[in-house]
Amino acid sequence: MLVVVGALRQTAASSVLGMRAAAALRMRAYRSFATTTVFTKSHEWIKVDGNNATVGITNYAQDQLGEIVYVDFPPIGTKLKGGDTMCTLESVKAVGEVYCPLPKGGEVTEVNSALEDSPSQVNEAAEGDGWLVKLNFEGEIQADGDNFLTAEQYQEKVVVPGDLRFTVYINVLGVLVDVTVGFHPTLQITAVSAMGIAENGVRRLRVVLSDGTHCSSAMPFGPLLQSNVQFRQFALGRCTFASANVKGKHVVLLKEYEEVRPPLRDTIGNPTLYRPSSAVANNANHENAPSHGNGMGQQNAAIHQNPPLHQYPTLDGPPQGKQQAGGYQYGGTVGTQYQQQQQQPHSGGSSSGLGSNNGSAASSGRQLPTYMQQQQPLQQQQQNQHKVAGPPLRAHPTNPYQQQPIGGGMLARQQSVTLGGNPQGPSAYGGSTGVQHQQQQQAAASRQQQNPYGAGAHHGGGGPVSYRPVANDIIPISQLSVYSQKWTIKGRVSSKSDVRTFTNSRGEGQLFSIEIVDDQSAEIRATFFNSLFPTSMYCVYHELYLIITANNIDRDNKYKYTKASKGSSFIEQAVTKFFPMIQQGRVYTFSKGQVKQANARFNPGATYELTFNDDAIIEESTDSVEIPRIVYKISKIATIQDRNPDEFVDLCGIVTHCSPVSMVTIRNSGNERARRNFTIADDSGCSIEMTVWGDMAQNCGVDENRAQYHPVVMIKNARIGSYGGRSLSAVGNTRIEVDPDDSRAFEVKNWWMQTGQGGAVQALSTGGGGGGGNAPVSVIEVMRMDNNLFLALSGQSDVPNARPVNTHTLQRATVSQIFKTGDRARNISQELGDTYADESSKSQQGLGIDGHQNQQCMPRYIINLKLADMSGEVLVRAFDEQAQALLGVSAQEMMQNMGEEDIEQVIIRAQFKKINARVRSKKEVYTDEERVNVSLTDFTAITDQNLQQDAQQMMQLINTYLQKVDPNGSRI
DNA sequence: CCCCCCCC
Repeated sequence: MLVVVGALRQTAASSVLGMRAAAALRMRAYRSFATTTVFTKSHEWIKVDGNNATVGITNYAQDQLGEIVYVDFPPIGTKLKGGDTMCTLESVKAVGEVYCPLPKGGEVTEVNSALEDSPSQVNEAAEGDGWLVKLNFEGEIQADGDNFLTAEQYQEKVVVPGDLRFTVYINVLGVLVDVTVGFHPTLQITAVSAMGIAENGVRRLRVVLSDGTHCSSAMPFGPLLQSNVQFRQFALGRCTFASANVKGKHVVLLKEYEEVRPPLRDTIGNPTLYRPSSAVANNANHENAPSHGNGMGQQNAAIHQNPPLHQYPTLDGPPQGKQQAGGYQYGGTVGTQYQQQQQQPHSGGSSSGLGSNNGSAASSGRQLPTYMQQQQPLQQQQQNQHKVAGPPLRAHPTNPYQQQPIGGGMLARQQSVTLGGNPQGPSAYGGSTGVQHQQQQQAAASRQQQNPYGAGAHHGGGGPVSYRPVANDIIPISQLSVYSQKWTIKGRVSSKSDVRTFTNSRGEGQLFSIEIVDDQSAEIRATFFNSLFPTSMYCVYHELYLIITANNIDRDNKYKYTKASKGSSFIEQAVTKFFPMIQQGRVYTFSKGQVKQANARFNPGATYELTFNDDAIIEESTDSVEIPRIVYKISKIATIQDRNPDEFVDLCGIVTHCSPVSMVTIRNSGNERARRNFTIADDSGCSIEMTVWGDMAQNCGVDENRAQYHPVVMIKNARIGSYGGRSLSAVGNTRIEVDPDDSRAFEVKNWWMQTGQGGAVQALSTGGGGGGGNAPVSVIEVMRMDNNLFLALSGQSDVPNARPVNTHTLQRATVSQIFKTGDRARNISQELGDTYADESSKSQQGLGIDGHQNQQCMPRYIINLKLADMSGEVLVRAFDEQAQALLGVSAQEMMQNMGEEDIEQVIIRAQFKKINARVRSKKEVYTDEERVNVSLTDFTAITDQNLQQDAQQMMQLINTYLQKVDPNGSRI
């Protein structure tokens, strides 16, 4: 082979497209070659002229390698043996070694030194001027259909369109088999499932194929989907495969199927599921030794380094000299071999039973062949299973069949495996067999209760893994790990996100996620995916169709198939299937999901998370189990200021303020989103802003009316943001319960009634960027001095794009004036929608690019007011939320329902209020002049009720001050 | 396989 195989892998789309071009080039190139040019399966071409050979790589190979940037040749005169490295090609993607394709080797007589200056010549003319090496050799080279192929053979047999260097994971031979080589095993269909009808009206199927040791599911496609093709369970058939790299996973496609034996009574052997996921992981690392003992048990043990191509089994049979006496041919002859085994005399019993020639039902009292009757303890059986899956060339100390190397075919290892559980129940086999079955089933009962296929499936890998049934054992969520092969959990869906659409390089998809909580209050997140338009797959199927119709290409059909594949069963449909069914708050059993390491960035605090495909089994559970509705890990609000942004937090607090829903235009997307802000305080004496978006803003149970009664909210999975110190926002998995029946809620409510209402709550959200959570407490004059300093220094900030803001807390300031129209500033102005950003303001007013007029605009306040304290006064701007809190009337109400006089009254009432105010000073440039604008971001009114607390707080501040200036002085 | 979570 030419290069590191793994490095040759490309995305399906790029290689397929590249191959089309390569095929076109190749067709041109072939005509220019004399008939003495031959090709190899490893993608070299050899132009033979007497005893001189010019060797290069094929267009296909250069396409796979990518742009070649460096070529390294051997010295002239180097004598190469067959398979020696002949030269090295370094591409932008991989370093590839070209091996000497002449089996008997040769001597380097010339190298293409022009490539040293322009290595990309290999890409441009791989089969011409991009030749690599000339060799002198002995003997004769001619196309033999095996080592050397004609151009046509090469094109047909090796460089099939759609050759993605894929690998079929039917582990017939204990190795990964490359389907670029002829590969037509006879396998048993152990299960067939119809998956409905695709968009194009063609049926969708999944079959499970077994070689007696391993099984794997495969998707029939193309002509096999026609309704006259039958896949009968337990039948044996000759199969050919294709495989596609779909979304990074290998999908085994069944290309051809010819039944060679009618259905048997049962699954032969006790096949274990061959997991593509682990195989892919290993396969991606081709050059490494196979990994053993990593906890995956048998499955990895069966994975081996891909041997070089010439070692691959082919249709022509196993490698010479490897076949066992009494063995069988590879492919097509399994039935015969099967009979041979049956006809062998067996000690201790007659030889008949399963899989007899006519496939008729076993009669009562019939005994199994000895090899199926071995009364091994379960553990021993499993040990044998492990040995079975060992490296193919390793001799088995006791079992002659184990000496069979890769040439061994189906059923080779029956002697070391036992018959799997019987779907019809033990009695179908009668007699002693039934006893054996019962024993097995009892032995396995604690691990698996109703699995009709695998007798010994168990969690944690190693033993036989059944491919269809669900494990009935329910394990705690806490026991799940990435090694869990087969599990069922039971839990309540404590939250369920909306469906979200995403786009990535592979196409567009949808997802939703849920949180599952079990009866031990353990939680895990699970995600479901739909893939909508996986463009790479689209192309793959297109090309695969070409393979199977290689002799009968019909452009229209080809095109149709390509289009139809969009709706085919290869596309994940877990969202479509499960989103409507799964309801928040209900209890389900979940199985056949994948456990993955949680991504700490997005799922902080979690160890694992789950992914469910559309073959997941999820059933609603109605038995009454005590499972909490939502598990809260409540943090006090005060602790949030020390937490990092993007983390999630659960909290329980009082809603102190709540804004109405407003529409916000999202700057990046241009989409409109509803938004609601409210402030939550708890008994840590702190408050924080919470933002809720979209539908949740309407439906979260918190609104401006209810907020007047200061409800308690328990919030799960609030996301911590850094706006204005610390803030919170609701995301997909955030849950909000209002006034829940929970002791923690009552505690917080108590605190609020006793002390919290008093107003001594410290806001973690300052509404400004620069001040953080601990804005200095100032009087107005000090703030003005500070702002002057700030004005002078802020321009020198080294931080790019730092927002020049400065926040202060003003104690006991008086609202001394609220400006009216005609005064020196704008009055209560109604603005349309969300008008903070100029761009969104325009679009809100119908000036956006889409030109459509917004139906509804939310009036918002922007008012100017003066704050005064004993040191001075300052002009402050208050935006909608604060303005409404100050005036007690919403802008909308004022605009729609109030006359001049009423408005006057509102203003009079608001004036001369005493407040503790948080203000944000912002540097702005106004007609070439820098100035500081101050806005009111939060305030607490000082009322008669909280005057006492206010006074105490003030005394504290004074004492703190006195302590500083005179540690031994007296206190108030 | 997502991982965006928005605004002042």
